[in-house]
Order: sequence, then C-alpha cells, then structure tokens
Amino acid sequence: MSVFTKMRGYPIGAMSKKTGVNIETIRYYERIELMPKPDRTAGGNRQYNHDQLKRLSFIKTSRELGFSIDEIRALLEMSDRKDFTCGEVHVLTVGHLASVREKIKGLKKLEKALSDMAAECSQGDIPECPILEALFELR
Amino acid sequence: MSVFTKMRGYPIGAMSKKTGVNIETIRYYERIELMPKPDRTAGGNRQYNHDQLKRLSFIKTSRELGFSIDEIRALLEMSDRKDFTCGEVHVLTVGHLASVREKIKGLKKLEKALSDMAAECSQGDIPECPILEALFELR
DNA sequence: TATACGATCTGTAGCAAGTACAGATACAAG
DNA sequence: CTTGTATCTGTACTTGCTACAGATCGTATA
Repeated sequence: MSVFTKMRGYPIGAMSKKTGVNIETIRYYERIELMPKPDRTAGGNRQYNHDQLKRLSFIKTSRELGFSIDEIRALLEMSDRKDFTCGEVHVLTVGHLASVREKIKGLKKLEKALSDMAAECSQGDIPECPILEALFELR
Repeated sequence: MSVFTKMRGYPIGAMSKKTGVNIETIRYYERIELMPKPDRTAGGNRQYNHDQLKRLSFIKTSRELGFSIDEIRALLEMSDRKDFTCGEVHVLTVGHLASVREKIKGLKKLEKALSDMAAECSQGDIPECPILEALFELR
C-alpha cells in the first residue's frame, strides 16, 4: 500500500456505526432522496464521503429532535441552496417547538388520567376493576 | 309505524357521530377484529347494538389515553373473558403510565434543545444560522 | 310509485418512517 | 483459495389509520 492509495471513504456499515442510523434506514433515506446516491466500488458497494457523513448525522440529530422527514428535507434544501436566511430557519424551528409543547401538554393530561385510575385500583385478585370501569364509563 | 316496529340499532354513521370515531376507522377495527362483526340489514348495511357502542367508546377513550391497539385488545379480552383480576389490569396500566412518563421526559429535553437553539437565532435575513450549525455540529 | 339524494357498501391503495426478510454478490483475512 | 462477514437488490410487513372509486341501499318527498 502506497501513500497514493485511493481514499475509499466509508462503507455503509461504518456510516451506520458512526451515526447510529440503521443500515436499512440509510438505504431508505437514499430511496426517498433525503441522502444523495453515493459513489460505488467496482463491485457495487456504497462508498460515502465525509460530507455525506455530516449530512447523515444532521438527519439523525434532527430526527431525534422530532423533526419530520419533510421538515428535515426543508432544512437541508435551505442549507444546500445556501441562500436561506436565519429567519426562515427560525420559523421552522419555532413551529416545531410549538408542536412539541402541544404534545407535552397532551401527554401530561394523559399521565394524570392514568395515574388517577391506577391509584384507585386495589391491585387485588378480584374480577372487578375501577380502571376498566373508568374506561367504559368515561365521556 | 307500530310500537312493535323492530328495533334496528345504530347504522355506522350514528356510531361514528356518537363516539367520534371515523366511519372508515370503525370498519378498520372490524377488519382487525377489535370490533365484532355487527348484524346487517336485509340490504347489507351494518346495524350496531348498545354493547357495541360501549365497546367502541371504550376503544376511543383508550386510544386517546395512548394505549396501543394491542394493549386495548388485551384489556378487552380480559373484560370479555370476565375472569381478569384487578391486578392484571393494574399492571398493564402502570406499564403504559411508565412509557408515557418516558415520552414526557424525552420531549422536555427536546423542548429545551429547541428553545435554546431558537433563542440564539438572530432571526435576521443573513444566510448564517446558529440553528443549522447546531444541527450540523451536535454530537 | 318514481326519483332523487345521502348513507353505506366492498376493495384497493396510500400515508409516515421505517424494519425484516430472502437470495445473491462483494470483500478482506488467513 | 477458502471462509466468513458485509452489502447488494427487491419486496413485503409494520401501526393506525385515511382516501378514494364505483356500486348499492335506504328514505324523504313529488
């Protein structure tokens, strides 16, 4: 191996390990054109470069933050075009933040309803249950 | 119409209105055997009875409380068997409650990350954005 | 009774966001 | 050169619905 050996980039397994994105999911992202088609080895295996690794990390992080694929697509397109404004990105983020807060509110109500129900339950081995009754009688 | 007119129960549209469950969804629940096959009119339209109405309300309420179809199936089976114990139901509920609390925790982290990012953003019209940078650089 | 109009019917396809195979190759180490 | 792991493509499955299309049912009114 000489120092001139062609740099071959990352195979899909390495991408998966580095980002925590499942291999099948990486191929899925390519299919839906969220990730670009990478180079291929002579034999046909995918070879990713560093930019693509960064892009995949971006997607992973954003998914973890609950952005939808379409929202991520929008963010990436802005970034690709390089003519986005900070305001545009802010709008998208704040919108998403609002929906996260909605979800939290909903889940908190739900938590209360569930824990109230559970608290009333004797947990005994009788075939009677305030939880089922609550579910049947509510509304 | 005499007082002997056969009681004909609820057509699917009435079920939908009373429970708030979409008509298509009611038929879907029948397909996946969460709801029983109802009687039919001579012409073939579904005719539900009061028990089935209660069952559908139960499903609706439980879905709103975030129980999965499979969890609801388990609850309904217990209730159908009539040999469940209060303890069994409690276990299912508490398990679900734990997963709800997990979700809330996750969303709260997320809310913080998003609002921190949004706060740093100038919202101006420059093509530079701490949000995108954060997404690209994180981890 | 005829007709018009809404409600319902079946069957199929689509959505998000992946996951799970099967069967065939590719590649790297010994 | 062989063995074993990694990847390949293509398709089907998942959850919990929703959205048609094209046909038929049911009922209120003329």
